[in-house]
Amino acid sequence: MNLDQLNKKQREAVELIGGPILIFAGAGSGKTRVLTYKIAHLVHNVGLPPENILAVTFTNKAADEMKQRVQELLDIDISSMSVGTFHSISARILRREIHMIGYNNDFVIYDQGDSHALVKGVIRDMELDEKTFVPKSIQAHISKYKNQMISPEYLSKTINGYFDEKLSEIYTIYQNELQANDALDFDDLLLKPLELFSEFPNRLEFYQQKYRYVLVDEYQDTNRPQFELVYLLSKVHRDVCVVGDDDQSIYSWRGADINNILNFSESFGKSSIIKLEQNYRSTQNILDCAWTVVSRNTSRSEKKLWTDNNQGDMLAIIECKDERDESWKILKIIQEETIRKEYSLDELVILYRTNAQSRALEDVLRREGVPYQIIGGVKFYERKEIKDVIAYLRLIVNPNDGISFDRIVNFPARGIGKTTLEKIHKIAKRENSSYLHVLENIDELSVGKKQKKSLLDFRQLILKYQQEYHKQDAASITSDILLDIELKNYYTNQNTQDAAERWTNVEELLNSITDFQEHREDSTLSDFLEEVSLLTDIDRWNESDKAVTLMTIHSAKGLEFPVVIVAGLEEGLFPLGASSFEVEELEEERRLFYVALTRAEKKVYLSYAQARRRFGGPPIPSVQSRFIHELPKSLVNYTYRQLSANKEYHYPNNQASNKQLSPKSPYSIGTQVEHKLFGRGKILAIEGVGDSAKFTVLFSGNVRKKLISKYANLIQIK
DNA sequence: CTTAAATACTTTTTT
DNA sequence: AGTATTTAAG
Repeated sequence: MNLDQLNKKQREAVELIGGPILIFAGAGSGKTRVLTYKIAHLVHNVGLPPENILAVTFTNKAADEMKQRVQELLDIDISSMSVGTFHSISARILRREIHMIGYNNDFVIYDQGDSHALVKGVIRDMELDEKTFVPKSIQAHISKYKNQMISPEYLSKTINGYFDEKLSEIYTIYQNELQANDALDFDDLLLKPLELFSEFPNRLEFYQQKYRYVLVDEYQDTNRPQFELVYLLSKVHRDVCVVGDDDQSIYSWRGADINNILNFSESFGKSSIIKLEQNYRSTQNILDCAWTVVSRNTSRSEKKLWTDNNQGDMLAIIECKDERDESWKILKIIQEETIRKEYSLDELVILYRTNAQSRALEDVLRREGVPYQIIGGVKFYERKEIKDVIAYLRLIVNPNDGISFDRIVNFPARGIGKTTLEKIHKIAKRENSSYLHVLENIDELSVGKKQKKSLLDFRQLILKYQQEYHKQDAASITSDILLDIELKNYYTNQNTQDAAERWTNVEELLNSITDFQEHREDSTLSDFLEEVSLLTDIDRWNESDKAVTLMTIHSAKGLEFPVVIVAGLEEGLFPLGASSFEVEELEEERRLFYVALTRAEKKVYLSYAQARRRFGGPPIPSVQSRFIHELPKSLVNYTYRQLSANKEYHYPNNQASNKQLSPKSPYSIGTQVEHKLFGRGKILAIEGVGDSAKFTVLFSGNVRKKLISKYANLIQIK
């Protein structure tokens, strides 16, 4: 295999085998390349079978890409190799093994929302004051304990005062409920394998032998359970290679411990350390700026990236009046970079600290017809209508899933209200059975005649599919259910734009199920449900779409773009809130800024507003972020575009520029179209691009509809 | 029990 | 401003 494409250090990192290896890989130093070559080297030159390699990445998308790149380097099939996130690898292990520790192998995965609902239910059952025991905050506490591997039993021994006592009680019950529901939350996904390994050492041995070589990417962002997993799996053979950069550690709020990387040698014993410090991504200026800022941090291992790339442009600072003005100026930059200069839309990214910032930007981009893609915020699979349908599927696969039961027992409305539901809960608790099971002895339930019938029908419906779902494929089951519950009618009868959109989303879900089936042979309904729970927005991101990307800096980790625009560089927003007061938190914000800058290959724009609205209130004056002041003055252009804000506000709705920006689409704002159902209309707005683009169309009779390009089948009228 | 209207709450960041 | 949750009316 040809290793000529690597520099000396990279090559060393690839060829070094034996014993623990820590690779400090600075931003843009080619760590993905090193990892892929190392895996290929292990298979091709060392002769290690692919099924004996475990590679852990930060996102599913990164996993897919890595697997694909390795495959391109080799001529043998590597599909048996385990590549994935900690969560997906763990889920895969547990699907086979979790019955050993008292769960059903068909367990469901509860996302944040589900687990929130469960916590809330527990607090209600205990009749605690929801002002003192705020479900969200309790949930955060529990998650934190889990990340620190503090069990309910252990916590109950260390309590101190009323709040702690109740908190510990909630935690205990929450955990019991999860088990009763055959459900795991995200944290459990990491903890349960550890539990399994400690109770059944032979299972650990099995995986230690299976995963002969362990590689971990983004190691600086691993938490305690993740560390334990890596440690246990590689304890015997000690063939483990981790890659990371302490300067890019940005997940401590999720329990990630920067000491995992800083103390690697102490934990894993005698190990080799390699530093990759040549950057291939950014210009000298960007690198110098990034380094100047991050080197203010005290807790970091000293290193400095260098590059052969040229000096490049200075960083540009954009001063704006408020967030609206900011959006217009950013739009202006986008148009300059795409129309006059050499960049295409997909080479630009707008980064921000909080998802909420996307709204103002989105408004302007949509109005001006600039194709864009937003990553994050309300995710597709977290939409109400999607979760509702998925709850049906979940309950069919796992009848013990109480959260899903509660969600759909009265959706669409069947006449089952709060009181009826409470009765079911009570009996389930008394008999220690699932909600669905309670319906078997319906006579014990003192409910009205109408309720009784609905409940029996509901039970019958779920039962029917429980028997069916092994025989049929996921897509046809789903569409059958939709017919059975008459969901389409439910939405169309509402006759609102909102409901119509919800139905299109449901159709899109059906589509993605079909997609999933086609891509994965022999996949079951439960496989799909697992995929859905672990999928993130970034995994759905199509980077080749000709559109500007908008996302948080956290989501941008590991990505690169020729032009990066960072919005909202104001004290209190970035660095966010009170982070400015605690040294450790401020340092994490600074690392986040470092990550933002080092995403850029050629150009960086930094914008801030002099006033910003929060929660739709009045604009509140704000000041430039300290991070701007921390940049070296000589490398920054402060005077860039000091245009009067007023002029920028009245940006003409220029159709010529729309055309240029999205040459592929025959549709632009103002296009006359015809729809087979709604008749003639005119496009008012376009969101997104390609098949998934959404058109807002004004039809005759002042009827406004929001349609997805793929399904709308609009005909252009000349 | 259902629907509509009123009110409360949201903004860290995500697997 | 937008969404979720609670309350009041039917």
